[in-house]
Amino acid sequence: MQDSLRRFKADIFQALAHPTRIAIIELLAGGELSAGELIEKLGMEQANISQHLAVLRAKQLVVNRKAGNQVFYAVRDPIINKVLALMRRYFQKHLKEALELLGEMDGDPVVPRH
Amino acid sequence: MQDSLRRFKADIFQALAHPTRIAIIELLAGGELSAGELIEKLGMEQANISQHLAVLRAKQLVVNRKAGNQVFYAVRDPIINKVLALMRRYFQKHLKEALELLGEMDGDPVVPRH
DNA sequence: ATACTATATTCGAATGTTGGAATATTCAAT
DNA sequence: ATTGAATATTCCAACATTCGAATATAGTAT
Repeated sequence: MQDSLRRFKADIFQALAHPTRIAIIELLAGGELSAGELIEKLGMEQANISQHLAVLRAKQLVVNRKAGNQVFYAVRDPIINKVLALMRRYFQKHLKEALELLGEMDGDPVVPRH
Repeated sequence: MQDSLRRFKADIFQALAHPTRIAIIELLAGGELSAGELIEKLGMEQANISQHLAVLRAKQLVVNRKAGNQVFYAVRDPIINKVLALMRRYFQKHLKEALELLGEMDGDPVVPRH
């Protein structure tokens, strides 16, 4: 149980572990949006967004509602928004290190080393 | 900026997206532990834990302190513990669905479909 | 029935992650 | 200097994730 709880949490984090999916969740924090609206606001390929939505659906982070032609998505539980809000605080707190970290990840340091 | 913030968050979630790394963070919530103690408590391969610690270090989720022979690890910022605590609440709230979800992921549904 | 719009799925190549085995490093003790 | 204990790193095969391209499905309107 201890272990399957951890697998569960890991799966949720996995679902959140992509910038596009984070963007989707953050957009949905403002309320329900259709897939089309998400695609438009994100300015990315339709298929790509749809794939990311499928991941979020599979892990039940979002719920969806069909309305005629369209599918409206919403975050299933506001706890997830709280998690992202905490991450925002974390980021602000460690802004400097975070920037360096991002730079290094690109192999392109923000601040040259000594 | 908007986007690199999201990449940053995604990277943190990625670092958390493994049961073993979650277990490590949760063990460290009780305070500093040496790598050896972590290995013992987790009952896994030394190399494996060390690799997971390397991931957590790279994303700066943990800090480490050398003391002679040993290396002591600690969670860098309690915000991360709060994130995991929220996940615990989320899990409890959605326990039933979560179990089914875990089951399906194994290809082994908890409740057979009619 | 046909055509159109919105969304989802499948496929494949590129890329990333994982764990074990083997090896390397670092410090302490003799 | 050598040995031993604690930890880290490298290499590699298996597996998972990502994206775009193409295709499929579902609903609406004609």
